[in-house]
Amino acid sequence: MNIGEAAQASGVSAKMVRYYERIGLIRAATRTESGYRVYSDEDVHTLRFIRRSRGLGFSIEETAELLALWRDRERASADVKSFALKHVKDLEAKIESLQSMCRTLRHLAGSCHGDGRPDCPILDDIAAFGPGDKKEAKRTKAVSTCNHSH
Amino acid sequence: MNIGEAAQASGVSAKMVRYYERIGLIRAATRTESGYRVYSDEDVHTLRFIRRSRGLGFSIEETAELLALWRDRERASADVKSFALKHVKDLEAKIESLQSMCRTLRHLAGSCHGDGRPDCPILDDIAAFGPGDKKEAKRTKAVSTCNHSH
DNA sequence: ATAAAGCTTCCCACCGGGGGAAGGTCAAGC
DNA sequence: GCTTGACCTTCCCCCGGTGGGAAGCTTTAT
Repeated sequence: MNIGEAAQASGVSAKMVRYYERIGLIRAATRTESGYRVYSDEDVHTLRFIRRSRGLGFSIEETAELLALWRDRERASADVKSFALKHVKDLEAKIESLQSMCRTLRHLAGSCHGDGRPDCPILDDIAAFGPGDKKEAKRTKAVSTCNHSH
Repeated sequence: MNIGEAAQASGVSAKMVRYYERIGLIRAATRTESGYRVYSDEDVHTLRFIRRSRGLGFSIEETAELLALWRDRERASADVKSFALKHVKDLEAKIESLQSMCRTLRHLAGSCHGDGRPDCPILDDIAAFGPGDKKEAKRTKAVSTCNHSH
């Protein structure tokens, strides 16, 4: 099977298959005499594994670890489980971060008239000195330093 | 004010300030005779605006649009509001995508013993034939359907 | 005067890819 | 046979954002 077929069968683009080979995520494919890469069903299976892993949000490096676990018939399922749960925690952290942005924006949008007038609490807030700005003190200092002779 | 001070005052690294100038997000700073960039309080304010916008998940391009809206005293607040709400929708889509991954992984982890035995439904699922396989594409739809149906 | 800190530009790296050029190979149709 | 088009190869550049660092100049402090 050529790379195009393997790509279609696995759902991974040919470009990415070459990339995965180049970075060592998959082993170098055997070649025909003319240099074409040749793939087996097992290779396709691996590519599909990678695609699924990526689809679950695992990084390439994490995917490599998952692949190693997958190939290791001696691994303890506890290892896999803890690996998965660690990733769940990472995902939850990202989700919470995005939700925080979302909450803020929804709140701001809620307090914006949304009419033809230019008055806008959204921009006012973004432009405001936030209370979470640790640099506030230093800023004020820098400002006064800058305003006067420096 | 030099770039280092402006960076500290705005919370944007000096590196990023130069980058923002280079890509045209901020206008080129005036220079001293020796070539040092010089920033005013207004510049710092702009940098802080950018930092806040980025912190709310707006891309640099979106941030440029927000900056334009901010500077346009004639804009309608409705424009800002719809812009913000569009971004909220983008964020929600990302959140939903991550939550889908999370649900799947939690479900898989829940069905994994997590003991010393190698048997692991997590890896089994990732290795399963899913969508992307064209030949034998009628296997465990049950598992992924379970993820989907929540 | 000298050393340190800060500034400048320039290049490289990261992740996960996409686009495309230049050139070789294969299979089908005439 | 020969042409054509699809496919393959390597190679390089691009993206978003950010960090690191080298080489060299300027400013400041001692």
